[in-house]
Amino acid sequence: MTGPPPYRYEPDARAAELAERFADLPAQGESGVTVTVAGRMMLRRDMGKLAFATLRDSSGAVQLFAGTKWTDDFDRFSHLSIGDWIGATGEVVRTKTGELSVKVERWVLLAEARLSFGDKHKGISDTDTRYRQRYADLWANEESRAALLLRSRLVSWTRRWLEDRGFVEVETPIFHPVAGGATARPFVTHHNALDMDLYLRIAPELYLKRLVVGGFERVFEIARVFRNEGLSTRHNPEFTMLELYQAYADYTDMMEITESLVAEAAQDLVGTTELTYGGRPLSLAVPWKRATMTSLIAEHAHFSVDLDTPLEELRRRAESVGVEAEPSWGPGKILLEIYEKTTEAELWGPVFVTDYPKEVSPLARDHRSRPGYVERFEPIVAGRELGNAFTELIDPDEQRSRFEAQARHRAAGDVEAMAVDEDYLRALEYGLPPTGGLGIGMDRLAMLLTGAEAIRDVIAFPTLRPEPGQAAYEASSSSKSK
RNA sequence: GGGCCGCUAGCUCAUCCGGUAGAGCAGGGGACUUUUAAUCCCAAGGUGCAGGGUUCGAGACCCUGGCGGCCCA
Repeated sequence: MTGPPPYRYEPDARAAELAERFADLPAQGESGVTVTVAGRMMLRRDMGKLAFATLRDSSGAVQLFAGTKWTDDFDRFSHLSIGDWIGATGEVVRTKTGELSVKVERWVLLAEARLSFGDKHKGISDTDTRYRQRYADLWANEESRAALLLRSRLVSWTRRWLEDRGFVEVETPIFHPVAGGATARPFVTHHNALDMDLYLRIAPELYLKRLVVGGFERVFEIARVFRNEGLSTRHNPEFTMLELYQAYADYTDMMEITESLVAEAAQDLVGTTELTYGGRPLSLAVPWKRATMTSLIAEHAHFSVDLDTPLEELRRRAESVGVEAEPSWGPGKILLEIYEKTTEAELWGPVFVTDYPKEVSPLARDHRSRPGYVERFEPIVAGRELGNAFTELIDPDEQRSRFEAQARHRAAGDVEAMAVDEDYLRALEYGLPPTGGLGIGMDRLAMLLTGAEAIRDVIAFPTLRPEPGQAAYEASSSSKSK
């Protein structure tokens, strides 16, 4: 080092722009144009009195071409480490072998890479290291960069798409005094001044519907939600849900929104609705198949059950497919478990699984023609639920009795059951118009579009157990006070 | 929670039947005026996840624990 790095630097070109702008420059051509580029040096080929380096910035890569005759401080340039950030100024040329290059006249070290970015061509492949040291993974592995970039584009694309359709983006609380809107275990935290426990939201649903009561006829939130459950290829305890609500709409409108949003996102972001996922073709083209849960069970489990099936037979059927029905389960819960066990994972192409039992759907409105069922669907893609939607339950009395049924499950030990949310009931008393609501798992959608098989691949910093030696909260706060 | 697999140099991996640890890349030194994972030469680099056991001798075999992956619940 000949001194500290500069406080600011002003590159005037990026790698991808150069490639485009000088596409016609012939081999050994000199453009006469001087540019300044900056980025990380990813490879170096050292030839004695010449040196070539691959400089990568956020747009792509360009070669740097240095030589004793024209490059300042050549000896130090030819000893840069892989991973060092540098800025370089020089003429844009194309070498004898046809590589577009910046012929370095002046250059500056912007930051030193003291740690290695891994094997030059194999990168870092240890999954644990990749997730823990994402900053290194992103440089070492192209797919990591591509996946996070596509996720970013998906989120902003979704925002635009919804705004173009009259939806208003809102932000609702993350701290909930009552965790509701989904069946899941919440994380608990504590507010000292109020001396009360608060829950990190498991869904924004109940607040978004309050906003519909308040007159926001079309709202959405791209909401980070938190569920206190295990980690898996498909689950991260914090993840991102798109939820939207549309007044005067029902669940069939939500199906149309779902299929067109997903198909258009694929078309615009990947360039096609015909994807490959896990080695299997997957067509997201509209329209998507629609089928009731009970008809799908009949198709995949090879027996017919529904809510009229005698409870004893339902239990026998459940047992025959390996579901251990608990005594507290009613027919609706047993039906759902049979569906999840025998059918869900078998559904590949997109399909709207419709008409869920009321017992397991405390926020959805009674089906207009099938007693015991509600107007609800889950879009299933590649054997996984991509979302959840219903014609919203708007009747405050019915909602109260649904909540009370949930509270009974809770009292019986179901830690995922909902609690009674009195303020939400009060909001319904003011009148929620007929409304369709939809939730889509943005992480799962990003997985489909990127082909990622692990949710961690589309989350920049997935939840991990802390490394040994990384100070825990208490340890670090006590060491600060020393 | 259960089953299987893995943990060896900064990274990617070897080490066959138990005999005292190797290579490529990175990093260091050197050669080289058109390279593309440049090439070539030299030197350095290890608490073999941790602890216990078996053995004359353990990275390897056995047990316990930790961490990770995959599958299942």
